[in-house]
Amino acid sequence: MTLDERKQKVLLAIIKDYISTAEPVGSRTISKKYELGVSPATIRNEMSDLEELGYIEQPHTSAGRIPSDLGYRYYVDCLMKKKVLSNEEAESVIKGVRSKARDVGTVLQQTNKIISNITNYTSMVTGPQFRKSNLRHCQLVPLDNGKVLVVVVTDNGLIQNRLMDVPQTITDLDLQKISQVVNAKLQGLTLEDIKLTLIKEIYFELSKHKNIFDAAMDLIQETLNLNQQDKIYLSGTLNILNQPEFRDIGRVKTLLSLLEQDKVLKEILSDKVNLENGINVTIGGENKLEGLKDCSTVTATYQIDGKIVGSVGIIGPTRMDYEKAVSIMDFMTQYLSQMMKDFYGR
Amino acid sequence: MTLDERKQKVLLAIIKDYISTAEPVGSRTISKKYELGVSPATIRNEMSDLEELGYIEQPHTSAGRIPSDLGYRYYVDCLMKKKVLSNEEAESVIKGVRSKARDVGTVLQQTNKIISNITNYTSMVTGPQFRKSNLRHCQLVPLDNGKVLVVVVTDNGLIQNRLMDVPQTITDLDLQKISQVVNAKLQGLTLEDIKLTLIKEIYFELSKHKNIFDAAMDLIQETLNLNQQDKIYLSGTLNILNQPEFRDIGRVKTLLSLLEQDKVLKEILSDKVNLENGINVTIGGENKLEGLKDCSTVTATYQIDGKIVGSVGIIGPTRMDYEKAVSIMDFMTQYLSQMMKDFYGR
DNA sequence: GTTAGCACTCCAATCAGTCGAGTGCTAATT
DNA sequence: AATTAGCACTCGACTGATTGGAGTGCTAAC
Repeated sequence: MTLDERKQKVLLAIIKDYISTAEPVGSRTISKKYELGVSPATIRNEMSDLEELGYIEQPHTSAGRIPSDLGYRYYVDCLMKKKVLSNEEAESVIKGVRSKARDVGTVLQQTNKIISNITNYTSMVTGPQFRKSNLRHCQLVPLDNGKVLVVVVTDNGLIQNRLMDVPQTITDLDLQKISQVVNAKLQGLTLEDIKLTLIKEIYFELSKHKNIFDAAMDLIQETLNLNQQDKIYLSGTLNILNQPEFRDIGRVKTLLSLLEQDKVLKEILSDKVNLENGINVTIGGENKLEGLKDCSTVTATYQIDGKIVGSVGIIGPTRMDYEKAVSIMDFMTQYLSQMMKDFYGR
Repeated sequence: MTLDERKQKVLLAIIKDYISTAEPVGSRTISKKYELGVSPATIRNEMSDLEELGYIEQPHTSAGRIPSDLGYRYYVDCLMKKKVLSNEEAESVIKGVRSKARDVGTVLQQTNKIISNITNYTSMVTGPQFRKSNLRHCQLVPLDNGKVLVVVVTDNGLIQNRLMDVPQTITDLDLQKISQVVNAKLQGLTLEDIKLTLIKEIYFELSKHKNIFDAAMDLIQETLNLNQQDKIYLSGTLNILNQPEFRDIGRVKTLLSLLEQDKVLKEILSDKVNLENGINVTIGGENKLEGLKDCSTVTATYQIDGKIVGSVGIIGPTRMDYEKAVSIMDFMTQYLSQMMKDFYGR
C-alpha cells in the first residue's frame, strides 16, 4: 500500500514527534512545527484518513494521534532514511572497544555496552556460534594427590576444563597414553562423528582405564555441545526504567523477568535470522511473546568469512528511535565482523 | 536500655503486624489481634511512650505507628526468637543443591537461588576466598598451527587458561621442558614468593624461550591474583519489585543500579565480616550507603576448616522478616561450610 | 493504673466544576 | 475539487470542596 506524498509527510511528522515527545500529537502541532504549508484543518482530514487506513490511532477522543504498529512498520520500511554514523561517533566506538580487546568475550561485552549506552535501550549479543565445532585437543594433566585435570579445546577456541580424581594406581604415563590415543582417534571430529562410530574402538584400546576415559568423554561432549547454546551478553537492562512507558512497575517486572531468561533472548535473536539483509526490525505486536507486545526489537547478524555466526539485538519501547537503532546496528555488526576476522578468520 | 514487659509485647506486636501487612498499625488492631488483655486506650499510652523512646514513629497524625530503625534493632537484638528451619524445609534445600552439585560454582549459585526463592528477597554469595593461593601446576599444551594452550591450576581449585601463538621453531619437547622447569621451581609457591626471587633464576635457565615463559608467567600471576577479587553471585534481584515500598520507579532504579555494581555488593558482604557470631543484621540507616537507607541486609559467613572463607547476604526492605532471614542464613551457612568441606577440606 | 468517651486531625476517596487541547463537521473561500 | 475558517463538542487533567473513616490524645470516671 502506498500513500500519497502529503499523507506520508503527515505520518512521518506524527511518528517523529511522538518518538521524541512520547505525547499524542495533534494537528496544530504538526502544522506549526513541520513545514507542510497547510492549515491544521487540512492536516486533520489527512489524519482522519490515516486513522482509517490503520496507520495511526487515537488513545481517546480529543487527544492527538499516536502511530500504530502498522504506522511504525510503514515508517521503517518506506519513510525512514538510513543514517550513517558520524565519523566522531564511529571513532569513539572503535576506541572504546579496542582499548579492552583482549579476547572475544571482552570484545563482545564491550560492544554490547556501547550499544546500550548510545541507544539508551537494552542490548544483547551472542558469541560466535559455529554450526559444528571440532575437537582440537584433549589433554589429561596430572596434578598431585591423584587429581587429574582434563582440558578440552575446540577448533573455535573454546576451552573447558574439569578437575577429577583418579585412583593412585594410574601413572602419569598411563595418562599420557590415554591423551595420545584420544587425540589420535578423535582429533578434528565433530560430536556426531565421535558419537557414531569411534567410541567402541577406543574402549577396546583403553579398556584398562575405562572410568578416566569416560570422564574425559563426558567433558568433550559437554564442550562440543556448549557452542550451540552459547553465552548471551546482556547490557543496559535498567535503561528501560528511563522510558515513560515503563513507569508502571508491573510492566517493568514482566519485561525484566523475560530478559532474565536466556531462552527468551535466544528466541529474540534467532527469530528471523535468515533474512537477507541482516538488519531486522520487529515492532510491538509483531513479537511472538506476549510480554513484548509493547516493545520493539532490532536484530542483526555478524559474520566470519561471510558466514553468519552471531547476532546482536536491541530491545526498546515500540516508540523507539528506529533510525538511530538501525544505523548503530548496521555499524556495529560490520565492526564486529571485522573484529572477529582478527580472532578467527583465515 | 530495657523495656518493661508490656511495652515489649506492644512493640513486638507492632513490628510483627507491620512486617506482615506493610500498613501502619493502630491501637485497636493490636488490642484485638494480639491478646494483651488491655483496651486500645492503654495501648495508646504505651505507644506514646514507645514513640517518645524512639522505637516507633508516626507517618502523620491520625495514622498508626510503624517501627523505627531503632525499633527493629531492639527487635532483632532482644525480642526475636531464633527459629530453626523445619525438617521439611531443610530437606528440600539439601535436595535442591545436591541434585546439581557438580562444582563449587554451581553449589554457590544454587544455594543463592534457594535463598532468594525462600525469602523472596535478593541474595548474594561470594566464592571461597583464600588469603593467598599457591601454584599447583602449570602446563603448556601444544596444539596445532603453532598455538599453545597455557593452563594454570591453583591449590584451591581455580583453573585458568589462555591460548597463545608461538613461533613454529619451538618443538613440543621445548614446551615440555619449560613446563617442567616452571613446575619444578614454582610449584607450591604464592605470588609474592614467585615475584620476589625465583624469576631471574628461571630466566637464566630458559633464556632461549623467553617470550613463551613471559606469557606463562603473565597468566600465572593473573590467576593467583584473581582469587582475591572473586566472583559474586547474585540472585532474585527482581524480588524487590514485589515489595510495596518499591512501588516507586525511582527507588527501584537506584537500588537495582547499586546491585549491578560488584563493588557495592562486596562492600555489603565484607562490612562487618569480623563479628564473632557470623550472622549480622544491618538495619535501614545503619547502612553506610545512601541508597540502602530503606533497606536492611543480613550477612553471614561460611567456613572451611574453621576459617572464614566466604560470605552470604540478603538484601530486603527495612520491613524485612528478620526471623526468617536469620534462620535461613544460619542454616545455609552451616550447610555451605559442610559442602565446602567436601570440595576443599582436609 | 485502666478505660470509656469524645473532640480533633489527617488521609483517601469521591464528586462537581473548569480549562484546554484536540477533533469533526459545515459552510465559505480559492 | 481542494482548502480553510469557524464552531460545537468531547474528554482527560486538574482543582477544590466534601465526606468518611481510621486513628490519636486528652480528660474524667472507674
